[in-house]
Amino acid sequence: MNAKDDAQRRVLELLWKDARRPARGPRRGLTMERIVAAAIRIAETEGLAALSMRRVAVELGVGTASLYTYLPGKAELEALMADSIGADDPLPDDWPGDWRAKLEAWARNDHEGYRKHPWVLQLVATVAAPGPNLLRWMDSALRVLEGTGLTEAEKMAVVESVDAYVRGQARLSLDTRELSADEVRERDAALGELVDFRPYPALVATVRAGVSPYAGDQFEFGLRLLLDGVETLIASKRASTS
Amino acid sequence: MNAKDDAQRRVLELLWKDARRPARGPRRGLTMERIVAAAIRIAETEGLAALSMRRVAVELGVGTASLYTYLPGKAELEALMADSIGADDPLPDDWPGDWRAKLEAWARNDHEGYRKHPWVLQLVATVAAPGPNLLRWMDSALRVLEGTGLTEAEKMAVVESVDAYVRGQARLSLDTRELSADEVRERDAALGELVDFRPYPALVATVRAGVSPYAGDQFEFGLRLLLDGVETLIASKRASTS
DNA sequence: CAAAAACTTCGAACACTGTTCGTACAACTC
DNA sequence: GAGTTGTACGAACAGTGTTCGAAGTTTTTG
Repeated sequence: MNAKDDAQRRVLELLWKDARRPARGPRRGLTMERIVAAAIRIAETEGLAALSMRRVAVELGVGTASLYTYLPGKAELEALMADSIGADDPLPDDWPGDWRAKLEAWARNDHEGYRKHPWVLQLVATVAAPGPNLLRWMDSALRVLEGTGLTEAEKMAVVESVDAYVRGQARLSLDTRELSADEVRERDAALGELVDFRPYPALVATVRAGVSPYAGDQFEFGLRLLLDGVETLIASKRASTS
Repeated sequence: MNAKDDAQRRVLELLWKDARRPARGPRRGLTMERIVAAAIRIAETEGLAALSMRRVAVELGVGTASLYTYLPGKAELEALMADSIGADDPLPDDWPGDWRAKLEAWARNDHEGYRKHPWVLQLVATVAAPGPNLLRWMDSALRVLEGTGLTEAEKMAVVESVDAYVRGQARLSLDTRELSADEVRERDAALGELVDFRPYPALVATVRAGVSPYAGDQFEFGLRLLLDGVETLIASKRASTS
């Protein structure tokens, strides 16, 4: 599949090479940065569904077709958007404290980031074509675990597991968060009318105890569980080598 | 927002009420089940991007507009698709063994399910409007943790955390899994040409050790960490009450 | 038994989408 | 100044979800 290879390569070049101005031809009116910034602004304020090439062009005051002289297509724009978020956030290893404090801090920070910028979770691909920010982040995240006695493979596994957990929680709570409190009430009222709950006694017992499913307030709890697991692993490693 | 409330209600009615044939009018040529099955078949074989109302109509041999007499729109179709997957899978509490064996089994089963049916992860909403299958699943998952001494809130938190982790891992590995081995090689070759890796020493060290980032092979590792955390919690609960 | 009511079907159209093509224009090199 | 190379972008194409209205089908009513 040569076409796909080429597309792959083009994205990477866009992510890593900064465009040098060619010898001939008129001056370019736009920059990559401005295009990506405009696209993010739209996704942020109007949602990812409202992001279209035409809309971006309007935002920048240019014709739609002009964008295609900067970018091969919308997929590439999204790849650039994905890499550019979190560029201003502190890196994992820059947080204070020991490895656990750092892991906790960046997990919380990322989780908060995904809640504030939910469109990132809706992008189709976010790690397929790694950009500068992803590599910087990954490098820093691995450094957090230096000196813990974990092997390289274990470090990577820990980083990816926490990352997966953070994204997963953010994704789950996104569904519910898009509904207002009133809408949740309305939904539950409708459910009460439509559904016979007798087949779900365990669920009813939990809800009766005041717990609502997928409310998006379970992040800290699961994070502690996961980090407890990491701590156990590190402790056992230390015990066996000393 | 009355419109959104109405939409919400309509989805729930579609999920829970089975359509009764109205008094007058010609017999209906299709059923909800057939429509949803056709849509899933398309998503499965051609990907979610290929799923269009027109494509579904062709698959069923009807006119496109006819679908709208069964469904208000595509969003509702996707909600029905989301709820219908996993209908044939074993329920969490039906797996053999103790709570840990059961948690492990359904986590693995779901993870495998998401890898086989990646389109589920790309649907915009999957838990906002709960259908029969989601509630059955949730009820069974909560039952797994009965007799562990956990509070209702803790049970829900454990279930959601594991669910979040499973989905997060599946989502991360999806990006990489869409690339073939050749494409990954091609990508890494392109990266090697384009990127100066000196700013990322920790990452380089890990990759040199034979570990590749986001390869999608870290699921078991993180699951163990998470369940170790749950086990610690349950043990501490038991110790304090006895 | 015919007429009316209620419902289903679906071709055509509308407003959108991403993307391509061809033309008009601008800035540099020779 | 001529030629080359690249930019800008209006217009068009094929696709999308959805709506409308006319035509057809079944059941109930008068």
